[in-house]
Amino acid sequence: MPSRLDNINEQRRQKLERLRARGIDPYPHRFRQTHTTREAIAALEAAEAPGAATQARSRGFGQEKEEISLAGRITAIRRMGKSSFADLRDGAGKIQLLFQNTDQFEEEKRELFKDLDIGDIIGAGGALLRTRTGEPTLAVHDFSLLAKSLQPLPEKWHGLADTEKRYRQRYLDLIANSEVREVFLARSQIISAVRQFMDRRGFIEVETPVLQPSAGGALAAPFITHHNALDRDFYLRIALELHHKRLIVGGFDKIYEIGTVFRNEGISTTHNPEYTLLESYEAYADYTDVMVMLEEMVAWVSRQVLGATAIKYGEHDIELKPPWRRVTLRDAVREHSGIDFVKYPTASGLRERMRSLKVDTDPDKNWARLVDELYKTFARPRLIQPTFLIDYPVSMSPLAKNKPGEERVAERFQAVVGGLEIANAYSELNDPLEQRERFAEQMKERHGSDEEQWTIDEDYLLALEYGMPPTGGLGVGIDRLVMLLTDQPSIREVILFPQLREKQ
RNA sequence: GGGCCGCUAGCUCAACUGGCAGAGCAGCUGACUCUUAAUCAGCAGGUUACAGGUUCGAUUCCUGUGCGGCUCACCA
Repeated sequence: MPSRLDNINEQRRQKLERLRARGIDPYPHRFRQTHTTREAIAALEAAEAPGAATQARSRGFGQEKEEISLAGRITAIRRMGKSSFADLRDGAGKIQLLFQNTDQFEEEKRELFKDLDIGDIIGAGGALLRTRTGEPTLAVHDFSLLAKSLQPLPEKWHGLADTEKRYRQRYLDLIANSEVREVFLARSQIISAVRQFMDRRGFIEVETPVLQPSAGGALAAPFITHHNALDRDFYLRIALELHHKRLIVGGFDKIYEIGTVFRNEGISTTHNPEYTLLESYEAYADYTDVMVMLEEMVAWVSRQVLGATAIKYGEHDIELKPPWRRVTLRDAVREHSGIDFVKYPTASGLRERMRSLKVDTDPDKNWARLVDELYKTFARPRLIQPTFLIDYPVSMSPLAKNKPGEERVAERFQAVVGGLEIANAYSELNDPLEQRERFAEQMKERHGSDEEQWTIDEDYLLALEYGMPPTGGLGVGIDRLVMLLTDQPSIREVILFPQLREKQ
C-alpha cells in the first residue's frame, strides 16, 4: 500500500514545511556571491601558481584563506558521516563543496543540511582548497538555502534522454545534459559574432514589423492573427525583405536584421514554424559581392566561435575557408541528375524527361517546381562542401534581377553546406514596372491553389517607383547555420523551445 | 497527410515463444571525517501512454486513439 511518503514530491513538501516551521525562509530574496564557480577555480589556480605565493598572501591566500561565497544548484550530494561533499553548479560551471565535520555546525544549519536535496539552490561561503585527489573545492563554513526544489532531477549519469521531455521541459535538458547547454551557448555566440561582423562592415541593425497587412517577400503560407482595435486581420511576417528594401529606398545603404519569421508549413528536421532569419541589404552591390561577404562571414563566425574553419558535420569534414565553389544551378543539376533542364523549357517536356529517373513528377507541379524537385533530389544532398548555386530560373525568383542579356536567368544564389541550404540571395529587382509584372505572374500561378494569401504589395511597388539603387540582398537561416557549426542533425536541437503538438 | 519505429517506477533501461513486472540512479532508514557514478545494510516506489478486443491468462498478440522520433509528401 503506497504511503504518501513514497512520493518524492510529497517528501519535499514536508521538508519545506519543516523548514518554515523552524523559521527558515525557503525562498529568500537575495544572495551576494563574490565569485562564480569558474572564477573561484581560477582564483585557486592563481593562488597556487609558482611565484604567486607572496602576491597571494598579500591578497589573503596563504595561512589565512580568503573567504568567498558562491551560489548555485546542488547537483549531487555524497554524505559520508560527519563529512559530506556536494557538487554546486552555476551558470559558469561547477565546483565541489566540502561540508566538513557537520557536527560542528550549529543546530539550525545541521538540520538544514540534513534536509538539503539534490536540486536545491543554495549560497555557500567558505575557503578554497584542493582535496587529496586534487579536486578544487570550497570548504563550506556557512551556507543558506536560496530556493527549495520540490521535483526530483533527471538521473545524474545518463541525463535526460526522452526527446519529447527534453523539448517540452528544456530547463531539465539544460540541467541534465551539458552538451545541450554547450549548443545553446554556441548559438548565442554565433548570433553575437554575426552581429559583430555586420556592424564592423558598417551595416546598421533595423527592426521591421512582424505584423503585416499582407505577408510578402517569400511564397510561404503565413499565420493569420487579428488586431482587435483596428478590427482587421494581420499576417505574421514570412520574410524581412520588402520592408528592408523600403529602407534602402529611404537611403539607409547597408542594413540588416536578425529576427523571427513565421511560416505556416510542415515541420521537419530542417523546418520549424518560427525561425530566425538574418537578412541584409547593401546598396550598389550585386549578388557576387554578397557571395564574397557571406563566405567571409561564415568563415569568420566559425573562427570566432570554434576557433577554426574546418568543421565536422555528421560524417563529413567540411572546410569553410573562402573562396567557396560557385556552380550554376543548371550545371549542378546536370552533373547530379544528367538532365539539362534548359533543354526542356516546358513543364510537360521536363516531366517527360524526369519520368525515367523515378522522381516525383506530380502533374500539379509547374516547370519551376520540377526544376526544384530535380535539385532537391539529386544535387542538394551531395553538396557537402560549401557551394554557391548560382543563376536560378527567373520563374523561381520573382524578386531577383535577371542576368544582363539572359531573360530566363536570375542573378540569384543559394548557399549549400553539408546538404543544408543556409542562405538565399540575389541582385534585387529594382525596376518597379517589371516587378509589377512579376507579381502579376505569381498571382496568376498561385490562383487556384492558394494556400498562400498572396496579394500585390502596392506600397512596396510605390517605394520602388521612387527609385531604389542597385542592391544586393541576403537571407541566412540562422538556425541552420547553428546546426552546421554545432554539428546537430535536427533544427529542434538548436531551438530552445521547438514547436510541438499540444500534449493531451 | 502517408509509411516505419517508440511509449514499462521521478530518471536511464530490462522482462525469451503470451505465464507472479525487475535492475541501476534518485527517495526513505541506518553505518561511515577526502568523496566525486562514493561505499555498505535495509525499506519503499507500477493504471506497463490511453480505450477496446482475442485468451484460462496480455507489458507481450490484434484494432483504434494520443504524443514523440525517423522518413516521404508539402515547403521558391
